[in-house]
Amino acid sequence: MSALAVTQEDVARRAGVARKTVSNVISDYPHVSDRIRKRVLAAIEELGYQPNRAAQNLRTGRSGMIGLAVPELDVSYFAELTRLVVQATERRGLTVLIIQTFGDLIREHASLNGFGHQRLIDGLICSPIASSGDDILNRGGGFPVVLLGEQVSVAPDHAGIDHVGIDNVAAARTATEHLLSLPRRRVAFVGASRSTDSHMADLRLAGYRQALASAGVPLRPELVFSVNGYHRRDGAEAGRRILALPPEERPDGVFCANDLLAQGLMRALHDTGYRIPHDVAVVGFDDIDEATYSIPSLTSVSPDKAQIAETAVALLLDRVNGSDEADHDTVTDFSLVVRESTAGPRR
Amino acid sequence: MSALAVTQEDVARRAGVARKTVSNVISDYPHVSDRIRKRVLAAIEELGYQPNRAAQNLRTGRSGMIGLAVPELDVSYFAELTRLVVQATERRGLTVLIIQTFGDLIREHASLNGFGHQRLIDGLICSPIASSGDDILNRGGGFPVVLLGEQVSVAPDHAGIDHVGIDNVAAARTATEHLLSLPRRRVAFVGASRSTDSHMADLRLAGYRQALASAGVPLRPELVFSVNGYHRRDGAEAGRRILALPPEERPDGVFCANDLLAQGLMRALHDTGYRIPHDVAVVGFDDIDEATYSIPSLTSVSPDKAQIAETAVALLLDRVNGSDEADHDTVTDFSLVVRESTAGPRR
DNA sequence: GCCGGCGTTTACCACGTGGCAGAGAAAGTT
DNA sequence: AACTTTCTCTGCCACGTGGTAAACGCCGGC
Repeated sequence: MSALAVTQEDVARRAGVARKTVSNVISDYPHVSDRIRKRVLAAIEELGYQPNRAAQNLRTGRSGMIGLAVPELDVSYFAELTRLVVQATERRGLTVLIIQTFGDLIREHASLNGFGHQRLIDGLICSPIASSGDDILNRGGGFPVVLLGEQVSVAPDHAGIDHVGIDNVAAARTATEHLLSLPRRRVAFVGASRSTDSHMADLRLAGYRQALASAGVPLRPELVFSVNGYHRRDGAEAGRRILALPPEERPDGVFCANDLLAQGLMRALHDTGYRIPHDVAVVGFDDIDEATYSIPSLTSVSPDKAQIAETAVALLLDRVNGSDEADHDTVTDFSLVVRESTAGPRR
Repeated sequence: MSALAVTQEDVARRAGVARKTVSNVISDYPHVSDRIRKRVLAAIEELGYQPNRAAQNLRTGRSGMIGLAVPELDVSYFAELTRLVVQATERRGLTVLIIQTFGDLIREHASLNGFGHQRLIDGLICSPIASSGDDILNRGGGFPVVLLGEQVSVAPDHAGIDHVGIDNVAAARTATEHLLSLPRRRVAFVGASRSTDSHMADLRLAGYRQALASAGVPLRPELVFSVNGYHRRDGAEAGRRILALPPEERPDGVFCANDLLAQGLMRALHDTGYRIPHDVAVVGFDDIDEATYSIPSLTSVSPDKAQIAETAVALLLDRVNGSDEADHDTVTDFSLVVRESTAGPRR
């Protein structure tokens, strides 16, 4: 390790110049003669010099890293999004520090505060679950934040926060309307939040309600299923609750708040011999890779993840660089991808 | 941001002591009076002081971060493993920098070299794909490395590299033997490496061969399918190649090198009306969460991921702290989880 | 009452870098 | 030829921290 601790000082000695001249060459200071520049660059090459990021960070106050706080990486949607954010960030020469919050308020708070003001990151892209709008505004990090996903209701006069995401209400309405158009009449919603603080779930439930209302279908509270979480097991559990209903009260269509719930639900229904889509049509949300390959393949709302990632990174870096101080609330595109789980009429 | 740049200096002023005394309190220097310690801790609390990691890093040469280099986060196995590694590391008070290599040699090399000797990380847990043993040994980072997954053949006299993983050959043999015991006789292997440099694929193929040999079943080269990658789409493509065979030559059992291949394969076979396991029994590898919930659920080799993560972190930190200099090659446990995809005899 | 020893607190330095401005040389101007 | 301007290069400083060792004060012992 010591063998490779090449500093600007070493380079300077090798090139026969002052240490500061090496620094000047590196930072593209304009007034450096070509002769010296070449000599320094040659020495850098020969010694394999690489800047010490800790020193740069200490001197400049910038870490060259941005944080990405997501609930869980083993939820495919976040894994796919993370990949895209990392790629977008690396294209711009920065590093991403990935933080898993596990939906835990304390961890979210810690990341919003930049890990206790340790200035590990220059900015944060955050997919909040537990944090309220107030938590986010009262953050102490002092760095720019871009929120992903559901719109958190923040007062407009609080600067420093951008938002990127799709219109969850419209997307959920589209999904539900699709089920109604098959046609299905007993359309359930799986994924209301049992802990009552998931804004995402509220928005998707609102879209579901709007679609029912527009179609003149009465909302049946017994067809709105709450969940403890948004994993396959929670979907399976909801499926078992559906099966506990008297047969004539069971839904013939289900809109799930995300794809994992839908997968678990389909699995539970399948166990009892239910056929999808013949007995129950299912729509998911997120369009993870698995939705294409599952049996049956899953109709799903597909947010434009690449657009989300690209926009979030661009907005954040604009702020980090101070080139844009305005607050942005960017609504990204989505589409409904129709697959086997809603193909065909009720048998 | 400037509002929260609380330094030891600020704390010292507040507590009416020297800056160094604050440092001593923080680093638990024994000879500090209780009176002063309390005063300093109170000041730290009041001002919300948090150490500046850049400065610590610069001074100590330690970043407090370890790297975790995985091919892709949106491959569930790595996402699940990443989660466990992060949790094991955080329990020990360190931070994980997650690096996606995308199986790219250059990126792997960069991470092995600590991002150009920038000393961003104190150690690395690496799941290599493209790198050969030589690449790993010739790394310039100068920090400890723990390799995950397949055993890379490194000369034993090269210190500084630990290895953690299951016995891939034995695991593959177990999986194949299970298929043979159903009984199935035309057992295929899907996942030989087309690029010929995946050591993991070689090992799993070797286990497959051993099982066939032990059972006295001749190896049929036309039943060994190569893939370009290890995603669902590659499994689906292999499935289409299987279906291109004359019906009597098609396998009645398939061992896939990982679960994603198996999912893609099952999907492709399902498209043509094949029943799993009645027509073809399928075994995967990794036991990702999805294997439990897919239709049919997937029999899979289940490496003890928690054990892998825990062991890897423990070994790495032992080296980082200099408390253990010996080379370790830890073989972790695995089991075969039997599910629907191999339940029952050929119809 | 002076001294040695121990417990406690402090001063100084270095880690490697970028901002700032000065020093020296070359070129242009009067 | 002397002066100003421009271009190159350099030295000094600070970022916030931890290691080293010195300074300080208190106590007990002779």
